[in-house]
Amino acid sequence: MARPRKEQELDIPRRAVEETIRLLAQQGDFGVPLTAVAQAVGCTAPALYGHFRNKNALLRAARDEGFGRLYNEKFAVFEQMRGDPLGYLRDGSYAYARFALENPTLYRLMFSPPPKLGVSDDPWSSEASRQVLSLLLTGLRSSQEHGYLPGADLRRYGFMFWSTIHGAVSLNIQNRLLDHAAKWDSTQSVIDALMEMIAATGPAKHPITS
Amino acid sequence: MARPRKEQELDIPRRAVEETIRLLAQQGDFGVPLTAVAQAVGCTAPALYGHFRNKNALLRAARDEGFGRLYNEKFAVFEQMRGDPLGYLRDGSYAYARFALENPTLYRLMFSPPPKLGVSDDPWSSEASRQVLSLLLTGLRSSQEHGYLPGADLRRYGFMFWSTIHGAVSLNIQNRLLDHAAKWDSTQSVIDALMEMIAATGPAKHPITS
DNA sequence: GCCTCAAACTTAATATCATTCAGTTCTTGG
DNA sequence: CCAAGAACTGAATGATATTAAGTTTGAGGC
Repeated sequence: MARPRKEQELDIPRRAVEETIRLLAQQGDFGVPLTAVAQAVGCTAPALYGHFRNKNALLRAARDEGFGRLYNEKFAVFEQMRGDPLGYLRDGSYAYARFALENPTLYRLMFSPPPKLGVSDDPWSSEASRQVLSLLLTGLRSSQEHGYLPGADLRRYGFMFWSTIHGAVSLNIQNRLLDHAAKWDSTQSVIDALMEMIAATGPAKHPITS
Repeated sequence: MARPRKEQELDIPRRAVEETIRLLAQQGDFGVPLTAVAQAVGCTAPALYGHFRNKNALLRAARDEGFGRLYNEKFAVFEQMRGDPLGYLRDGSYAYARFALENPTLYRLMFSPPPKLGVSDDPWSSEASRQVLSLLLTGLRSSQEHGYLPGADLRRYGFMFWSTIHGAVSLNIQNRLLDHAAKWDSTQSVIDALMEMIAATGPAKHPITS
């Protein structure tokens, strides 16, 4: 047997990415053998080379798919929250954190990839993550229009905001001593604290210092 | 030739860790071949197995050494800054960020290690990083005694503080489009913003909102 | 000083992958 | 029905981690 019949066509590119993400999660490590991916897809390892230059290209594709999924989740929240910028910042951050905590290995692939992959990864200019960031910036800009963060440099605040959440999520993912719920609580508490700080800059309701 | 003469003893454990860290930096990747480490040390790959159970154990040792070096740098700042808690928090953070940006691959090994390594990595309870964190907490506690962060839960603030800096450093390390100076500026600006926020909670000098 | 043994290595040997090569079988345009 | 290329497969290659087996050296007992 060599070339498959038309009935049994597999759409290898899509399935390979899908199975790679699944195996990444299952093994908790980037070192997923190509053979394993191929077997999960239902072909042999060399067949993958017809669709991806090499293993790094497959991992890059999985990474891009990860950014796509993250964007979709954040975008869904964004649409639900029109008119409530602070609500969007909060729930969008929750969605981000949930994605990261539920897909820890994929998240690591997205944000701490081995340089070998050859991704450039400027959060401000890269193809994949640009859209995710732009949602955050839109939320911040909208918040500013509602009177929060008066006069703040949004680019700067955006980076800091993202840094805090990314940092919290990364440290929690890393911490094997915590179970899923504890990681979530810890991350959520960071997001809540961040939101309180932003809320405090707005149309005076709460004082910032206790 | 089999066992080396006494004159040419090598202290393989120490040198292996040292060379591993050097090769990690040089290759920018965890995938340093054991053969390369062995060659740099001046022995053969199997010889390393007399001192480390396997490659992961060697990487763990390099990681621990990394935490040791980071602690030393932060501790030096700590001693210079006795009596100036906010100054320590600022310069200690600078030292942390400088370490991370100057040793990006080692930093990634410390904070985003492949789960294969078998490290547990609770920043709050792990052997290696505990001391680094305790310096931060001491700085925060001391700041509180000087009137800053009144009534704040330090454990909580400590985690948030660390998350922000770790996040900023991680994102900047990742960003290949920035040169070293730009990464440093970006990180420093996050640290400065953080310090301003803490300063604003103290013996009223600056208002927090602009 | 000599002998034995464990220590500390070395050189082969093995296993696991990624990647490349050389076919083999469908499909499709003529 | 035929030719050519597409899409795979199975075997071959090469890099590494790890284990096995063999060799030399240093130290303690005599």
